[in-house]
Amino acid sequence: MPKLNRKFFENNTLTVAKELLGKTLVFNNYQGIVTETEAYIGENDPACHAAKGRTKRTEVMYGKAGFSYVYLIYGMYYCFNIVTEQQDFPAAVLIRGVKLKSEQHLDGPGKLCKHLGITTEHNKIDLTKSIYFYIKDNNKNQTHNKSLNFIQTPRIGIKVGIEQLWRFKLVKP
DNA sequence: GAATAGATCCGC
DNA sequence: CGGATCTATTCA
Repeated sequence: MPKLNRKFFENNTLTVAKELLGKTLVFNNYQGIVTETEAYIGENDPACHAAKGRTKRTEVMYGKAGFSYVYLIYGMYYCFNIVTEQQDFPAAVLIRGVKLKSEQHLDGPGKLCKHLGITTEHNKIDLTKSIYFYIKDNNKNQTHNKSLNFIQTPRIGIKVGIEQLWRFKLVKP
């Protein structure tokens, strides 16, 4: 069950978002299967935080792939993303849903972060180096998503860029 | 400085 | 459908 490396995240963001489905997120003592993701890609994506260019907040997305991007939304919820693509290209995958070992399903980015305890303290962490915060391959799903069923829909909670089907969600076979 | 919109969630 | 609650960004 190898930890996902930089190369995995340096890929095309849509590919990474799809392939993250079924992978295992490790955060401290928690382990959970990723069930839902969304892609935010580049300055031409109006829903991406980097659409307005490089700022203090978005500079993580311009950095190396495999780093965490955590921010506070609506004054009360954190959202956890993983930076993708090459250096200087701003893109990330939002983790929207995780199923824990306890069969508990954390459905929604805010809920997920609240339950696991992810905050801006965990912003800009290298997930390929951290020993407590990373993604690993599942034994069962070594060969991509061949056996995994997922649907594509518009992204949730945004007013622009809704024409793109950049949300990926696992469904029961 | 002040105003406002925002990748959410919960309860009514 | 509105309120909670705070910050990054925009506007004056």
